[in-house]
Amino acid sequence: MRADARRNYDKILATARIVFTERGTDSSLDEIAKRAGVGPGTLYRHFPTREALVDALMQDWTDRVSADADAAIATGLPARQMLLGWFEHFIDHITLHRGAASKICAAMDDPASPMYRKCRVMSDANRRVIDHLDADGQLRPGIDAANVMRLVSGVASVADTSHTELDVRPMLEVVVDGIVHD
Amino acid sequence: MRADARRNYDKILATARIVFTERGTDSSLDEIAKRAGVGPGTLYRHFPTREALVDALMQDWTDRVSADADAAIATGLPARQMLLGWFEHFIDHITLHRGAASKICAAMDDPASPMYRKCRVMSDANRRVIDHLDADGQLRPGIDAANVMRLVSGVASVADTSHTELDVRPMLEVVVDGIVHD
DNA sequence: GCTAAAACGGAGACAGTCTCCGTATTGTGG
DNA sequence: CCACAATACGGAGACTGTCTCCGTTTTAGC
Repeated sequence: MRADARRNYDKILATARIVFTERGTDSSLDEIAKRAGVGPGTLYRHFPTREALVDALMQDWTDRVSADADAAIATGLPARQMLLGWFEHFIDHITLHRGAASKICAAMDDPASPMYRKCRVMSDANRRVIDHLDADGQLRPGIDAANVMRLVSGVASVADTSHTELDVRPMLEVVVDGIVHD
Repeated sequence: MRADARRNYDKILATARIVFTERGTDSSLDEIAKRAGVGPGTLYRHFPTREALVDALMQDWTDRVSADADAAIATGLPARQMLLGWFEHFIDHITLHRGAASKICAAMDDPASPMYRKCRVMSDANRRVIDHLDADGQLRPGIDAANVMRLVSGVASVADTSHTELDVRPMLEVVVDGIVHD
């Protein structure tokens, strides 16, 4: 990659991080280009779609989410607390930029999406937590990690979409009660 | 309301129902106007926002959803089956037009939305089911009907957003297990 | 029929997406 | 160190969708 290309790539990414945080992941891409001091053509060459841009920004998250999952397992807490903590961390991360949660929901089951691979990393992180507890006999029989991921992403999406500041805790408690063994 | 106004109003609504079913609730409004044989101005005079149009189409649903809730209660089935049946019916209705579910999620906690009143009707329907079972002692203590509604709408939204045909049943089972008494 | 009120519709302003291609920048072999 | 491919830039502009304004048409009551 040429030096100027790398420079612009980084500049666009840094600007996108700011704008997406300020105004959500549906902000105008041309405006991001303008604020980054590049032409729209340059932005679209580096990131052909909005999803590709969101995907590039997600890199940090997937690392942190993955680490969070392992940290949750390491606590050795009972299933209820472990899951609640893990889910809350997960939701905190994916709702960092408004609109991201629902994009992740959509990408999760769409291998054609540029974000699919990142979603898999997060799904795998979740699977580790679920498998760990399942092996321990702490979960109801027949719990499918993929469905748990979808459910929790759904909660994130609802919280993110809602115009009021919504507390996700009560919803997560229902989900957790539906997962853990009686 | 003048005769021509009524005529156009109905024509727009009928067309929107077709187009929203074919291509989802994010279809071009100008195209709906064109296919209805009216000018864009006419469409926007009757329905100032896309939400207002979706709202008008939802009228049927709210009635049916309300009836479904009462029908579910009337079955007298145990909580698990009653809730599963009710939730599935509810989701079937609100995912009739692609994109509607997430709009409903957003409107549910936004009194400023034109759809807010319709959402309330559906929330009330859900509350009847929940209250009925709760009075019967079949639910865990502290279950909040509003959160149940958000959770189930979230499941609907996930299913609707997903690019694959997603079976909502397993997710609903988790939710139901989280609601009903051990 | 006449008239005022109500409603129509489409031209066009505006905003966002995305592309094409002439111009500029880079780095490499001589 | 410089010439020249290869690579990347950027902005004009095509395109699509939203939404408004206002001259024209339709309606309903007298």
